[in-house]
Amino acid sequence: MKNRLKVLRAERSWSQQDLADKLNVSRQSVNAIETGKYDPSLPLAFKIAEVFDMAIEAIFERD
Amino acid sequence: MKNRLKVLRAERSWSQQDLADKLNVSRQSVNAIETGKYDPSLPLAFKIAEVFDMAIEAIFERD
DNA sequence: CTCGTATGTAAAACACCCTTTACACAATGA
DNA sequence: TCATTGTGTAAAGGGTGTTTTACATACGAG
Repeated sequence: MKNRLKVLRAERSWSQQDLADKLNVSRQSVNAIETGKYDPSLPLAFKIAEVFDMAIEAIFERD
Repeated sequence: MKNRLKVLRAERSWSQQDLADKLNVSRQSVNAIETGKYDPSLPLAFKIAEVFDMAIEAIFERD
């Protein structure tokens, strides 16, 4: 899976910590997802979509 | 998370095994997801959405 | 130069996802 | 009756997701 997290976050001028706080996860989790270390769980993906006010499919993409 | 898997599958008259085959997972995984034992991973959620030709948000719902 | 902020990474620990194998039960049909 | 199919469940094991703590690097502000 690929994701546009880094770009979307930059567009909003949020730090990884800012986003982590909004998602209630650790900064390391945000970093790991952005750098492709692993994919978020489905509940976390939903929360990410909520925070960015976008559909999951608009943020994540199958590769 | 709640999901409409059982209903969607029934609408298509697929057995859990049929769906598992389409998803390339075990029948137990399908059963566990349907019975709410756990949520699928994000990649599997994408595949489920693909198999049913629906958006993830139309199948899964935050609770 | 120094301080604070942002980012990447690592290890250990724990919970969750998914597998295989296996058993149980209900319903259906030969 | 007997075999088959569909579903639910369980245990054990491997792999993944997330946490905490910690260290390193880069960069801009002062």
